[in-house]
Amino acid sequence: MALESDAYFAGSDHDHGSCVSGALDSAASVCQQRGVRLTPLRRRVLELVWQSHRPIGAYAVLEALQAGRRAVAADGKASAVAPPTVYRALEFLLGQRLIHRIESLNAYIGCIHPGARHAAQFFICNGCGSAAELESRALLTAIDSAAADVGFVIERVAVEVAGQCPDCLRAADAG
Amino acid sequence: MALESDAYFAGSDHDHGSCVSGALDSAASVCQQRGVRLTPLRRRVLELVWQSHRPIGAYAVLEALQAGRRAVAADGKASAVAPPTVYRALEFLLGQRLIHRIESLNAYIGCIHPGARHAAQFFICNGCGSAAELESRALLTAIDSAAADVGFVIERVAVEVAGQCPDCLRAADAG
DNA sequence: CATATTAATGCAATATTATAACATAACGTT
DNA sequence: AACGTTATGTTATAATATTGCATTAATATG
Repeated sequence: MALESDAYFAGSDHDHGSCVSGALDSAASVCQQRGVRLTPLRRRVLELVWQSHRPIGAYAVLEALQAGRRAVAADGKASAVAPPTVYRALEFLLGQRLIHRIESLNAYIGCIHPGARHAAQFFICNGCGSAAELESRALLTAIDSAAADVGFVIERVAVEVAGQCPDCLRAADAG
Repeated sequence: MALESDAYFAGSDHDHGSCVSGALDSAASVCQQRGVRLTPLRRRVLELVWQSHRPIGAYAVLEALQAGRRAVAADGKASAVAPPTVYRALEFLLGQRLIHRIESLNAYIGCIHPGARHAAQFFICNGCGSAAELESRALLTAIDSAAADVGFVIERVAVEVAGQCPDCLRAADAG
């Protein structure tokens, strides 16, 4: 039960800074244990995805990366970051299950169970663009049982439920 | 129970011609009842989507449309079909719930419950590219209940389960 | 029937998302 | 240092999707 109510939306109160740094710490330890490299670039991309705290597109990550480099270079001459750089980092993070891809938005979001193999389940708000990951056991069971019925072997699950989050509903009522 | 086992894959036996023409007939009657126009173009696009009988991309539909026109014109001078033509037809068909969009493939497939408001649930085979729509009541219930828990109002549901279909599993065993 | 109105399609340009192919640099081992 | 491996840089291009406006077709109205 508790798990089912864990989903929270971007509007909800929480300490965002510690939430991001916590995610980065988890990621570091997951990568260490697996013997894969969370390079500065990959770490930075993961940080950007988490900072957004709502699904962020690859090209938005790209812009943020470039902004960062310009700031460091300060002479406006820093070489531009190209799409493959971002896509490769995202691919790595997806592979290590540190982020999810929201297919219906072509966008990415931090995973709340870093490194764990689990079905991606999201509520996506059409009002404010936020997305909340949930983990409904009943949902998984239903999918597993349907798959067993037809003899289908599951490799990846994407559940994307679009609608209105509580905050946007309240706002609509008030307005 | 019966419903849960209804999913079938492209490899399965069925009368494809009548399956397509049945879909077109249903679509015509749905549109008639709603007072919307299933124009020749829209009908043709729906037909192409159904004929493929697996998820088909917008540009594949485009090519098929163009091939058809060239055949009719026979002089190779028929004006090319442009992307918006296809996207608009697909949008119409989606709006009338005559097709589904598979987000994880950027592709479209005929809907087995034409016109009905229902959650899209698919098994998608990574082996052969076929997709089977299912309708698990348990799955819907789980999603509804999770939404109720957090106060989320559902507008659209996409469940996309990727893996290996029974046919491809058998083939892999045999090989 | 004529014409006003709306809906659908044609068409050109362009935006957005993603990948391929090859070059260079960083890292880890011996 | 020399080597193999992994990661990143760089250029070009592929694949998917939309905007804006012109034209045509269907429907409605006097």
